[in-house]
Amino acid sequence: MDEIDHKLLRALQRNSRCPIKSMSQEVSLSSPAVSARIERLERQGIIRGYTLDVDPLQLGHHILAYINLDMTPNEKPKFIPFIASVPNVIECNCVTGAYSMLIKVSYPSTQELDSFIGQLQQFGKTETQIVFSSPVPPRGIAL
Amino acid sequence: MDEIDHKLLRALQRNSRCPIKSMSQEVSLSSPAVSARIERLERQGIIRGYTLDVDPLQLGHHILAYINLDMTPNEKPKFIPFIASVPNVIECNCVTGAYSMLIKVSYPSTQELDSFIGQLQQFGKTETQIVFSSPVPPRGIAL
DNA sequence: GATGAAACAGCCGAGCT
DNA sequence: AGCTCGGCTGTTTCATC
Repeated sequence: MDEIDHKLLRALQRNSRCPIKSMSQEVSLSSPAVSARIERLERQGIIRGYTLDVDPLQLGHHILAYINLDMTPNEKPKFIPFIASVPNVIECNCVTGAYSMLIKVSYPSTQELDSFIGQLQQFGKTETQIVFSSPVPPRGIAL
Repeated sequence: MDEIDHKLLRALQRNSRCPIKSMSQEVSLSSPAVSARIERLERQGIIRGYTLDVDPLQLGHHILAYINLDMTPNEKPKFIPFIASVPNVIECNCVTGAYSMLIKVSYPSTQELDSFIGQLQQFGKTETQIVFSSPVPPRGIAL
């Protein structure tokens, strides 16, 4: 992990479809050298995957929300498979504080969101925060 | 936006470096046809970009946290440029509920996180939730 | 949207430092 | 050992139907 690897990660973070050749001239190396570095980063698990940034609104997902869930620890074995199976769940984190879980979801409308929260309440108390706007839209970690 | 577009989006969401040719045989279309569809999705803004999924831990970012911030509306003009300029901020959302902002950050250690929260407190009261684990790791929206 | 040709990028070898 | 340079294969793109 030297400065060149960092540059390659930054380039791929900006545009993961970026051709190897254009990266190679950015870092003043040959294409095979860059190719080998990227394969190494993939093997090491530093690069976990190449993904897509889509506009949820244009796909009919108008509601983005965070749901806090307070749950007793022995509910967890039932909860985890359930939450992982819901496609609208974007993230689910165990967190410190008054609530045990913080869940990020996206739904077409508040109606579907409400129905999901109804299902969640069998596991514990919930508190929902609906997103109005995102001054800093989701982005990658600092490299 | 027909079923074929959805398949292409799903393929790119799994692996955005996926070659056009392999997608074209998945949807039983020619390469130029797939290429044209993807260009259209980019122009329409449905595809916002191609990005990278990296492992924060392997890059030394051990602490992931959500910070709730309670702020009076007239602080906002000062707050937005500040928050956007902090590279460790992964997301910043205006939300409903007791707190006005929900901020996601990643830091090497709790020390740097604490220092950031110190800066935040000039804008209002904060409440921090540190992430222990992610039963559902961040993923794209359902397509 | 499909086909065929041309340009281009990515991959694998050999030779070099 | 790792990098660079070569040729070869496969992919993307453009013009045409």
